[in-house]
Amino acid sequence: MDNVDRETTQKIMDLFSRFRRLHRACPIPGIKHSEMRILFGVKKSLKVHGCGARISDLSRGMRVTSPTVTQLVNSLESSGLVERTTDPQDRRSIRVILTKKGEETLQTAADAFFSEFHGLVKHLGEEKSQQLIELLTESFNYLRSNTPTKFAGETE
Amino acid sequence: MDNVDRETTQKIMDLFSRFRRLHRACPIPGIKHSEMRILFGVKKSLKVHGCGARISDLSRGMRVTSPTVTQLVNSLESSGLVERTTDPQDRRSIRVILTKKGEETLQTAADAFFSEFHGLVKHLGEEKSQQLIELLTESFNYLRSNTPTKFAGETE
DNA sequence: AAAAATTAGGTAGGTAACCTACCTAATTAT
DNA sequence: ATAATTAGGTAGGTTACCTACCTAATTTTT
Repeated sequence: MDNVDRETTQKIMDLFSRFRRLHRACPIPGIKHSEMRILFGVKKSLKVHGCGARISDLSRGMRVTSPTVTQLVNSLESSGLVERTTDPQDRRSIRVILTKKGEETLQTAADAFFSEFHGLVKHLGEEKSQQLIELLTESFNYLRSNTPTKFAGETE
Repeated sequence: MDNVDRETTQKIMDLFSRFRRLHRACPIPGIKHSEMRILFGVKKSLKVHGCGARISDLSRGMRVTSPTVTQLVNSLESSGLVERTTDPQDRRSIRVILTKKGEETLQTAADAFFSEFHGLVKHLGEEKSQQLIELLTESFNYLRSNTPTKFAGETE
């Protein structure tokens, strides 16, 4: 391993480590980032399948375990942002839907989120943004398949 | 905002979200990732300044608060990986140094860590690795300066 | 030199975002 | 009918942080 290699590796390690800790944003006061992800998931289900999301759907989509989803849905439910409805087809399942307040909150947060990242895309420009997408995807795939690193909820 | 833009932004958001959750590796059983970072910091201080690291040095270097460092150093101390020594120049300060066991543990973990990322660098190749470094750095700088997002321990 | 301010580190207790182990109710397969 | 599977929930734990507040040592100000 030559020195250029060593330095490059060191820099990549450093950047990954910093990016890992880049979050902790609260797009909207009173709502957590992980809850936002649930809201996004429910909305997507509503849009794509025309019905609420099951706990297991959200679990798969977010790559977290179902107890984690249960807790987040509980929290969103007590904030009045989502509702649990029963699935007439399968009484074991529940369908999580957005309340009116949930819809509104999601809209606001999505806009804020989006504009932040859209700012980045504009800043980098189309070409660099595409490059970044490709490089991150490639890195992600490599790390997923070639290291003993445990990935969050890697079950598929 | 056109559709290409929208799609690009969506992808970047997604990738960032996934990368944020890409960690949770325990390089060495019995030692946590955050503790490893302390070990790295102490080693660096020993190498660069020839003396142990102060709590405040580690806090600045890791971009976390000093109580966080205190706890991690406590944990490492009770595992026998580091030791607190008093600074004769300033009796308020302590100097954290590595024990023999700490040196060994660090070496093993550093190798494991390094080879994981070195694998990525080899996989991507020198050119793409450099590109990734540049793009991540640029993105990081942008996000740091242009969003209300709270960054971990951003105090400098 | 005495009082005030600052700095280094520590303690107590909290939070977000996860997890595992285990449980019940409903459905499906044998 | 019984067994297995699936959906969701409960209880309790972990990691990686944080804020508020405290004491002891050092500096600065008067």
